[in-house]
Amino acid sequence: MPVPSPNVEGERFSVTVDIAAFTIVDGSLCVLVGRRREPPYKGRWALPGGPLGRGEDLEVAARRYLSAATATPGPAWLRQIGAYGSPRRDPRGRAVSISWLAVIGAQALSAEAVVRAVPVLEVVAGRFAFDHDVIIADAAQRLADELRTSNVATALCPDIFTIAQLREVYEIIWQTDLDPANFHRKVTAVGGFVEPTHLQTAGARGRPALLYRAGPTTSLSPPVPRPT
Amino acid sequence: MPVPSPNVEGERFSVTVDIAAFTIVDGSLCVLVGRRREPPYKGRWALPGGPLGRGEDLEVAARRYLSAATATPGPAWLRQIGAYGSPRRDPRGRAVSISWLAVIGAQALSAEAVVRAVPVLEVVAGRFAFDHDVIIADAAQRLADELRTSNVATALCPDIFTIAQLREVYEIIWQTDLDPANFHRKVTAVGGFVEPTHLQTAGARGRPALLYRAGPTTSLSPPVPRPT
DNA sequence: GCAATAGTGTCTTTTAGACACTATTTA
DNA sequence: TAAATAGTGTCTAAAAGACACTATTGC
Repeated sequence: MPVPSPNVEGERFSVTVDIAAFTIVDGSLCVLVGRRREPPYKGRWALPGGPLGRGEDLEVAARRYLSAATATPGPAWLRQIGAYGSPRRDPRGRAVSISWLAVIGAQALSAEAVVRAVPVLEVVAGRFAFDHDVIIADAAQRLADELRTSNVATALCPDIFTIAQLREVYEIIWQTDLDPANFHRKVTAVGGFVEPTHLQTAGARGRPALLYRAGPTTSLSPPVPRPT
Repeated sequence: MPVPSPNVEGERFSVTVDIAAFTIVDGSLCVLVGRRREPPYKGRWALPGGPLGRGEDLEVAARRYLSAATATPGPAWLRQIGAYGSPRRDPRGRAVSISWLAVIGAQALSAEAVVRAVPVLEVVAGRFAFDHDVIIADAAQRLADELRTSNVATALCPDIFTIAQLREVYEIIWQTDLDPANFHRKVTAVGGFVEPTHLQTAGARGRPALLYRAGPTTSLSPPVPRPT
């Protein structure tokens, strides 16, 4: 049933959501991208995303496109990073992208996923549709910032994980080594960040490690210190 | 000259920019608002803003509406805070607001300004058009965060100012007292944040204070510590 | 002189970081 | 046993904060 054009002043825009979704594969931070199947930018890499549905909320749309891209219904850590609306960003006409930073566990990428995970370090400007290279860079920067003060790192770990696994997430994203002893103390001292289970690892080389699960806290205080 | 509707998929949106512009008046943090002159929400308070011009960049539009509201061409500290696009936020139809945090010196509000500066502490939800009360709350929160790591506070001071004036900006926004001695050391130690002039205050009560001007640094390291 | 404000010195407390040391496993 | 990894203890360095103290003004 067609709806009459609403009576709002000003030019009309196409509005899409685009999601820079990160995951860790083989020790590398990767972003999910797919190939565009139609013009413009046909054949180029592009972020998952697309136009908002009728009456659809921004965040709901972002989750919908992300689920479609990964072919899994699972939840994801999601945060809006900004609106991109430069006048010439879409050759078809005026378009605004509401962009999101998302993070998913590596296991959340099913075999039916229509996107590939490409290492962020291999992302080069100019090979992407629209301004998606800029969005990826901004999102990666934001992700590194979020590690300090939010629980985003646990979203990149399995459901239960060791402190060493959590530390590896920080090390990969910050591209630096962290002291295992000090890191252990910091993260276990933040109330509600990680919760100990009564399980341990087994079969690995050294002393078995206690397994933890993500706690209820979304905002870390004090923050996890980032080396300079 | 009318332009044909561009060939982009999806529903068409009204896209506006809205600016939560803060200034300090009589020791209170205030936000600039005007009364709406037409429906919807006629007579309610609303943020400065409006539809993007043809081919106009988001930030350019934000600066244009801000200048129009304050009736001064002066520069302002500006940062995008996010996109608001809930399906029912505009009764006329689907609309997205790209919202900005702005900060201006109190002297930048000329007599011809079409907006009033209302203290943020007097802002109550439900008396504003659209979701502008939410935008104001988010912007105020963001402003408090920005004080730690950006040079935004100098934008709320006169061109030349004392460290005590700068401290008052922090105290007003953080709603807490800061130790004058420690604050002085912190801010003068951040390279490029404030630059000493060779001028001093005179005529006031105590010992004359050195006057400073804003330096070139936009990102403070180390950050100004915020008391818990 | 006194009260007020600017700015420096200095001590204490807290936090970050380096690294020794113990614990517990596999090979 | 040695090598590896988990986790604790402890010392050092840096940062934050409290507050004494000096400097310079108006009254």
